[in-house]
Amino acid sequence: MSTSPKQALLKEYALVAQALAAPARLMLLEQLAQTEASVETLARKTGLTVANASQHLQQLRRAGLVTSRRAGKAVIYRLQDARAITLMALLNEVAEANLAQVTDILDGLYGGAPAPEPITRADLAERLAQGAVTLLDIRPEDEFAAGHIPDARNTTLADLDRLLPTLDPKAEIIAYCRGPYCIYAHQAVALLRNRGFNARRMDGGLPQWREDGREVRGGTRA
Amino acid sequence: MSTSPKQALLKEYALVAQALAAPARLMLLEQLAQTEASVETLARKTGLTVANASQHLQQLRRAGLVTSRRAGKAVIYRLQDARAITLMALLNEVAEANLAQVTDILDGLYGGAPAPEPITRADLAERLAQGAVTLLDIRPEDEFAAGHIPDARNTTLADLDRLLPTLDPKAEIIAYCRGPYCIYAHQAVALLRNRGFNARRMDGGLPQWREDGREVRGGTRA
DNA sequence: TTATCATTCAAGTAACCACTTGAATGATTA
DNA sequence: TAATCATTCAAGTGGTTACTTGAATGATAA
Repeated sequence: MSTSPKQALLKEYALVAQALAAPARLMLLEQLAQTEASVETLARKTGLTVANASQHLQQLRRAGLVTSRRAGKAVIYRLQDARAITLMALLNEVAEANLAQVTDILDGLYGGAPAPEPITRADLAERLAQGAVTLLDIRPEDEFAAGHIPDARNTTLADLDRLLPTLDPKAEIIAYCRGPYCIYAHQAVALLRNRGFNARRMDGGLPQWREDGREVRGGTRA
Repeated sequence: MSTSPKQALLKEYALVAQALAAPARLMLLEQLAQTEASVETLARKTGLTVANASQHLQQLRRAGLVTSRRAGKAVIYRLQDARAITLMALLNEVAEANLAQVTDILDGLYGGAPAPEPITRADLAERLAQGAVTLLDIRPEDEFAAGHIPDARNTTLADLDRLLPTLDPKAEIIAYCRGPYCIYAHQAVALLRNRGFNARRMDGGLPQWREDGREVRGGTRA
């Protein structure tokens, strides 16, 4: 060991950052922020091969961000440190604030118009208490089942069209999804606005809502 | 462009994380968190070659974390996004909480004894208001001059021995330095405790103190 | 205008990383 | 005990990254 303690420490801190420095691992973390899951499930949801997902998950474990346990024949991974959610949200903030490419891509989701300002979670909570808002959870059914904001209606993007006739055209519609990296809510809002609805996105996603300490319904999160 | 918007976004977020994923860049950010500086100054302080430092700084700029301006013949780099400081502190927290190697290294600084708990910045501020504490700033003189906590005395590790006779043996001594990656304060506390003083470290460093919105004396930070 | 000098660029090398493929592991369950 | 099967390991490949060296840039200052 010829390295100084300072260098050794920096290398460890860099290791944590490195865990967040690959799109594949960010996808995995985003999934794990919804709910714990087996390697196979995670691989299917992220589109990675099982072996590749396994390797990335091990890297996340080495960085202290996730843990795993065995359940039957499967190995279940889950977030080990809630700060991972905060870190991801911060990365998103920095990127949105400073990288022109990011705003370009986001605007692109709205057909070139600037992305509308999201509603803060605090404001949404207040509106919900008043019953003055329609809330849509734009995630796959299983993630909704694993936990969602009370009073949210679940729909996927593909099914959203079918839902439109049942929506009150006067009420404001708020959409949310997996978190700051997820574009489902953006796409849903774009579609709804095209159809003349008054729609906005919630800032962050379910993991951030949970992280705030707000009420979550359904699912289990031991 | 054959990539989906989702993938493109993830790549951008990963770019920000990647900026934090190399020890050399963490050193540069730590320096920049003290005060803006020229490429040459940063290279000297971090021990990198000028060309190498320049390349790393450009990478940090691409990630939106720093900006630069020209001043005379020199190019001055500075933090662009204060969230960089938060990100670094979070990386440190995650690493300390989850990586055994990190606690090992930190304990090593105290000769194997577990590292003493630091005092929170809020507690320190209270103590300072009561005048019930001696505060040491363990950083090079120029960084002290660029900004420090009011009532702090500046000393380097090498000069600390000479300072000992002037310290009140009954007062509690608090040491701080550049931030969570800096080991000067650890080393100072270890030395002081060895000499029988009642010494602790402040949690975080000057950048975190400043980030709290607390008073900083000296220097200029436009 | 010209000389100076901090910074940046460009090219090269060694080390590292992501992903694939196919085999090995090892706990479960029949 | 033996068969099953999700996960992990190991080896290989292409692409990327960190760092070095030496030259080019371009704004300043004489």
